Amino acid sequence: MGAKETALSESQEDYLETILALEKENKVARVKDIAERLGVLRGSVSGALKNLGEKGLIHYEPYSFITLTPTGKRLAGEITRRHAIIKDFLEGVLLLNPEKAETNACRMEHAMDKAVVDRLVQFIEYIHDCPRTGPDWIEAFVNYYSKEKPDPEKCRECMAACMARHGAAE
Amino acid sequence: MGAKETALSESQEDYLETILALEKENKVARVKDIAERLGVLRGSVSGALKNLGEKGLIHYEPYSFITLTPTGKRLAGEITRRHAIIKDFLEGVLLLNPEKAETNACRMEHAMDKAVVDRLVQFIEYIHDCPRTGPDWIEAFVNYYSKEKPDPEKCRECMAACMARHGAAE
DNA sequence: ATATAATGTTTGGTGTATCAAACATTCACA
DNA sequence: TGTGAATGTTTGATACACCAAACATTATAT
Repeated sequence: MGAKETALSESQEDYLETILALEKENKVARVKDIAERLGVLRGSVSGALKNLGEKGLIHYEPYSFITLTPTGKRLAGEITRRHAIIKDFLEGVLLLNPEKAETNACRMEHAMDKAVVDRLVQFIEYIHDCPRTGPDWIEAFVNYYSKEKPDPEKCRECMAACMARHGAAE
Repeated sequence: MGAKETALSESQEDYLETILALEKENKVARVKDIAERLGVLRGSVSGALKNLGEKGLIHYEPYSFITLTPTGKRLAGEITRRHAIIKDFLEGVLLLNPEKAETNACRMEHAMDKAVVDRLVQFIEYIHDCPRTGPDWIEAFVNYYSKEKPDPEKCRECMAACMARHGAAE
């Protein structure tokens, strides 16, 4: 029935992601809201929706509300997940400000495939779970990137604190 | 003179990057080689080159060799740097295989801005410089992502080894 | 020196994505 | 219930990026 696995364009991924978000907020997505979120005119949305409808990713009847098909919902969910993970990494590990993290995540989500995002998730978990790293190690990254060069004294203190925490019993 | 700072498309960035690589290898870039590297037909290259020429990024005269202008060279260098850094992170930190790292870096380089790439560089340096992490910590990530769940025994050993290395003198 | 191969360009067509603006439909309320 | 406002669609245009294939130029090899 619906067309098969033709890779989506970045634009199409953005539409799906936006429709999913609007569905969650308002049960249903409206052309006007999609247009506003994506910063395009309503006319541009109509064309895109017809396309997604033909691909079997949304239920699209002219002048009616828009909802995702199961396939569309699955794809939209994957994209949304990527976005969230990438933003989490940029903000929570690289310690970039939320705006920078958001705008870059918006673009990066189209460029990273599942294997990479999955590995990134594991990496973030590793940082948090490993006794050698953890939240305080991430916090100490601020000292590293904001100074000209590392402060050996601070490094000793940081190392000692870590050892104290994970010395004998855990 | 040359047109000003109109953001480049992904395609245009790919052309610049490829031209720079070919210049380094062969002194000069030829349409045929650009076409091969980018996987497009020669005809597509001609159009793109005319465009880059009008933007003042390459010296382009029909039927003659192609070289980057200073502006073009600067931009191409920035893109190439991004690519290398991202690939380094994917391969050297996330431990993805070189092919996966390469294909993803190719796409990600167009999506990440300078601030993010710069911070990523600092993060990679942080991992290598911080006594709590370093190469062995990266290697231990393999154990983490390839097992169902962390092995507390291994964690203790790993922590002890780290403490031993960075205990008193450094 | 010239035929032929290799390389580069142009032309016409496709598909995507957008805008502006005319047009159609639906909604809300008076 | 009918009318104006809000919303949605269509049309014609632009721009990008590509292909296929005709065409032009340059290089090479004898």
